[in-house]
Amino acid sequence: MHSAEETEEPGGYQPWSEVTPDAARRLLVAAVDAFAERGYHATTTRDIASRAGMSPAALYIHYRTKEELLHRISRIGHDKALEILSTAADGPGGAAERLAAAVRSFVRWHAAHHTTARVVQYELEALGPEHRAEIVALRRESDAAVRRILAEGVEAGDFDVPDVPGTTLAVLSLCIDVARWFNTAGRRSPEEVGELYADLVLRMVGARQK
Amino acid sequence: MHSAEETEEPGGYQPWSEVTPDAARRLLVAAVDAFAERGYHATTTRDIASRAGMSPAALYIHYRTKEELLHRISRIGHDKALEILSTAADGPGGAAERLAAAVRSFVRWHAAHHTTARVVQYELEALGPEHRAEIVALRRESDAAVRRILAEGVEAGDFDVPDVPGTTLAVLSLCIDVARWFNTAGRRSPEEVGELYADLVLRMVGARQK
DNA sequence: CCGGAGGGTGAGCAAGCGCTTAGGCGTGCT
DNA sequence: AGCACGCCTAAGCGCTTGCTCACCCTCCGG
Repeated sequence: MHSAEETEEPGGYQPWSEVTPDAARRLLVAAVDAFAERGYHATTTRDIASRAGMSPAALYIHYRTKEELLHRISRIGHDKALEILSTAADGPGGAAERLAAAVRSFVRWHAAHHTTARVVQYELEALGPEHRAEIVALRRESDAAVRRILAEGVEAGDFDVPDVPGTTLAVLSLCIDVARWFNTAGRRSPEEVGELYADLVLRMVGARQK
Repeated sequence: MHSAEETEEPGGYQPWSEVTPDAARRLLVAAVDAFAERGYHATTTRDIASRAGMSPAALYIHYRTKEELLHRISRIGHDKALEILSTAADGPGGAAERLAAAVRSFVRWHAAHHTTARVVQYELEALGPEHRAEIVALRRESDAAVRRILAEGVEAGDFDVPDVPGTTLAVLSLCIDVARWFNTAGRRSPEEVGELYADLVLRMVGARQK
């Protein structure tokens, strides 16, 4: 089984561990929940603070603005997403295995942490110009990681992909959009969705059957 | 060539023609632009009115609330999307041809009208409960249309799809997400993206090569 | 020539927003 | 003991928000 969720996270595993002090982390987790539920603009600082069990003013001890809170969430989430993708891209095995591993773990993350992922992937436009630019650069790296696997697979003759940049876009788009629909529909586990999507993507790139 | 866009629409073709009177339509078009650019919650009624060249109060002559404006947009957009899908699903030809036609036209619409599509697909949660329920029902019909094509293709032996509901979800997700990234990236035409995606989807369902 | 209806405006209200300020309370170093 | 420091709160400021209200055009049938 894969555990109930009070806010989102299963049992022992603790993300956001890089955020200190404790009160700052509680505020950040509260903000993730609120942003995911209502969207950035519809969320008030009072709502975030009260979810964290604090007064509205407490937020400004740890963060300068509401936007900085979103930026911190977005930054940490994109770092994690990029780490997942490039770990798989630089892993062992042929292009097909690496692509399947990348999609599997990327999708699994988006499904298991769909609350976080929703904020990370769909609230970009609420960031200020400089913060947005920083995040967009990270996303280009994610794109490059996937494109590299596709290009290598094509060169090795493992894949049949007429349009590498376009297919890269489609693969990432497919994975990212999991955050939008997951758990609003059926009762698939993140692992099942990851498995399904890995298979679908291998078909998209025309991977040779082993 | 496919024409510059002042707000969004190419030359002669006029959507929103079902919206009358004229001032109501201008307000609605202004709202689509504003919602797509900044999101529903970040858009003010003053912004919508001034884009339509009117005073803030004019909005309330034609719509009771800001939410009603979003609902009208969402309703018209979903009607159109469903019409596109079910026309293709009920069209002539085998499952593969109908699936390709559905994806091609559905994606083309999302790309060409990505401004509208963005609002229609990504601002659902800003709707009130009853309005949201109405829209969700329409989306289930879209899902059913695609699922029907897949099921028929599998039965006829044209497709190889282990998980029909899951693959249906993935296909729709892939198409819808076009509205998010289109035109923020490269200079592909809606037709090119539609063609690419139709091919990718045929691969996803393991369609027999003709 | 009039009167009323539909479409529009300027001013503004009550509420809620992001954020600040002045101050309090506990804890650990000197 | 004294006190600086980190963390937190109550109160509230200035502004913007969705929306309303009293009033004014312009057109058109009788």
